[in-house]
Amino acid sequence: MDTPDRAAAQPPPASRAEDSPVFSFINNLSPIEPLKSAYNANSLQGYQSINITSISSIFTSPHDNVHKETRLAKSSLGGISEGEVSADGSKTNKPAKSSNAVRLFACTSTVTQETRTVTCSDVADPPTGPCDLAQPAQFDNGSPDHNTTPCHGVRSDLKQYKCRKLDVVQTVKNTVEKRKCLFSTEIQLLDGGQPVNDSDDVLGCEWSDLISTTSGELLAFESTMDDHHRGMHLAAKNAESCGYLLSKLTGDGEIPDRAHPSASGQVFYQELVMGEDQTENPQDGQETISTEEIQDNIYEANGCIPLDCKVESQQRGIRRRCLVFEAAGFSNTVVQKETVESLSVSTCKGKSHVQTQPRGLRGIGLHLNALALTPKGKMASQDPMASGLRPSSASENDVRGKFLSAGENFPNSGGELLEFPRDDCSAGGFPVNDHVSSQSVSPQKKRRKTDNGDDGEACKRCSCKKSKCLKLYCECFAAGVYCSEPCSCQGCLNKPIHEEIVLSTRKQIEFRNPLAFAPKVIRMSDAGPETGEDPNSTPASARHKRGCNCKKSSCLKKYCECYQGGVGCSSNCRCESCKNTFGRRDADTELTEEIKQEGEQTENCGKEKENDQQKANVQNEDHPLLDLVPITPPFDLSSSLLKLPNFSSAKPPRPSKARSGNSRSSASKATATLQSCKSSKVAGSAIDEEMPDILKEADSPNNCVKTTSPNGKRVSPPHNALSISPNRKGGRKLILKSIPSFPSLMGESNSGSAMNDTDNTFSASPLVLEHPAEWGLLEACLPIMHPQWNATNIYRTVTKWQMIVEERTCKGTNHQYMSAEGLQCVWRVVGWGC
DNA sequence: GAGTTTGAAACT
DNA sequence: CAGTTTCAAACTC
Repeated sequence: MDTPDRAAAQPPPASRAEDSPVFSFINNLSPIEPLKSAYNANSLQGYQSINITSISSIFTSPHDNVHKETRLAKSSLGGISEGEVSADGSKTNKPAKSSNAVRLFACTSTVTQETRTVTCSDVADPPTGPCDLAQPAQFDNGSPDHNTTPCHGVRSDLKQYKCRKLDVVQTVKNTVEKRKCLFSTEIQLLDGGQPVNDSDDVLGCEWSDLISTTSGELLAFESTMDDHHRGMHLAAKNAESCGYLLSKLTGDGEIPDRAHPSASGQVFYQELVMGEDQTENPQDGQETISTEEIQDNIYEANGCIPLDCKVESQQRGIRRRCLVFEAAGFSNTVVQKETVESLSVSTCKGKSHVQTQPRGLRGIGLHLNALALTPKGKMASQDPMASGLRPSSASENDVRGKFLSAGENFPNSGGELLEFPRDDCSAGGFPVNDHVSSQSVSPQKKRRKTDNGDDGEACKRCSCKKSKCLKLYCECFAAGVYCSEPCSCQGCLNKPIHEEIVLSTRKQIEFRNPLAFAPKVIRMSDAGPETGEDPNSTPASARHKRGCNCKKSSCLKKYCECYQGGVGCSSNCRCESCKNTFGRRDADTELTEEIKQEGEQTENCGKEKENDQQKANVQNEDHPLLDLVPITPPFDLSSSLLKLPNFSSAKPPRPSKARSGNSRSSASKATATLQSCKSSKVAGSAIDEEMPDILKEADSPNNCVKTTSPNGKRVSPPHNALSISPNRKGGRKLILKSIPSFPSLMGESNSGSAMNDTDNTFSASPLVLEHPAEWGLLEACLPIMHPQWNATNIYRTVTKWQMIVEERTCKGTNHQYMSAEGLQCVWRVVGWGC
């Protein structure tokens, strides 16, 4: 069962969490480092090279997915459910570690924060363990504190963070502890041992142990699967199973409110699965029906359904629709199952494990390019993270408002919360509609609904006629979802039946433009006060990543992507007569120019004036996403341990428009250094394109890239494996470090070959996160080790996971991002502090 | 609901 | 890579 790849059998560990490799890693983690990858930009083959998370595995045929899911369900989920069902609470029947592993996994990613105050000590009895029980219940209630974190624990309340690091830190600690608790609980379960933990013990729990155990379990679990699919399974488990498993784990008996026997849910689930197997087509009536039912239930039960439930259901819907999910092995079945059960439960009782699920999902935060976000109500305000404001629309207030409010506390919400607003439905997360409500409605009507905001849940679907829904013109395709009934498209190939075509096309598009499927707008957090932005305007950190090119709409209509996304225009925009109510570009122009000039002049990145920095900061915040370029190439586990050379960033290269060609050279190198030179806004805007150059630059640390004027129309694919950090801040050097492979977590020395850096203060050994769930740990640890850092968003693109880390500095908020393809993660500094 | 406008995406 | 065309959403009537 053990995976050779990973040292499942790692040494356990240190007695204290702080001693664990994770902590060590994090502690040493420097804001960045790229990995080099063997990724060959030129060919799609590069993708193919991905091991664990190889695309192939990710994008499996529907059949495969179904099969996998089925297997998963049977093996792990099914086992769990059975155990629960049969045992009324006694989990003694619980099978296999696999199931446990799954749970661990889920737990790992699912941990919530404040809401769970339960102590592990209570967990003596796994079956009835208080911890388990506690979670669901707490989640449900949506207590004010209900800051649940998404599964991954992604993130935390930015505001808190912003306002009070200490608080945040504590929160995080709590989270960590909770996680520990979960881990320990799980471990015990696995071992069959008595739960040892008490709250105190929890603290004493070693991360290493937890991690290793978890890993081991996971591995074991995985072993049952094809290696090829492990990664995705894990992901699937994490995301989809998280809630479900967790709930199961908690046990039916545990939650009195659960009128719905898990058994029924299970049955239902199984039925669904069966159906899925048969139909395979997500759009099939079965699914639709179930979805509808769910929705109906939700609405009907509306009164008694906790806020969270709604939100969750929405999210689930979103997930379901996401191709990535499906590709990733999240089959509709799974989702549906989850959804169904959750919903059913929720319907009956407001409280339930249901809530747990969503969190997990949230944490994973698949990103859909939501296109639907309407400015109404000023989306900017919608950014929970940033402003905490709610959408103005009434309908949305109902759902979204809650969602958002809840989201504020969700750490990871970053990703999803941020993105959800954009999509009314598909991306947005008001999934339900997808298959349901919209059926009878014409696309236009649907669209109208969305627009009106009356129907927050309205689904907006495409009406493509010539593109076959295989181009970015197609909103569905762009959002990473299959077209469905609500769509009025013609000749549509964006359907599960044509999965291969779809995936292939997506690959091509992504190859051409790595950010094609990335969120168009990211709202990191509000930087307002610090940056001095108008509080009413879009946070600088939330801007359209590429910028619009509006001429006649004055950026006041949805034609404008910025406006549509509820964000202000930035220097990246080339719009004319910008009147974007969320923030005008004109205001930035001057600053931008200055910065640009400075950036050009600056060769010495290390030196900076405060002014420059401030400017840079502003700029950085403006385009956080620009930095989100998938850089990391897929790695093999075996190859995952790259030795990272030191980076020093003597000179920060300025990003220039990238041309894809050169980047390859760097691919061979394991590490790269980035430096940041002052970047002009232009540079920032061009980041996407610049990436290749940057990557190129990466090879030569000392080179500063000169930024060219941004055209910014198209983004060149990163041919390099390396990620680069654009320099947004003048002066400071940016160093990219590859994150070490997980083995280090297992007890290997973190010596991190990589980091000998002179410049760096870091010397973290590479940390490889094999699964997003592990990111939860990272997320949890980050704030503790680096209180100034916050993981704000985790989402998955077609080919990789990305996590955005926010760093608070006295001067503002900087954003870093980590991307991972499979095993490798890269930190990248996207912003600078003072 | 049909037709127009718009700007991103795609193409050359 | 700049310019042009295509496309579908957004918008208007």
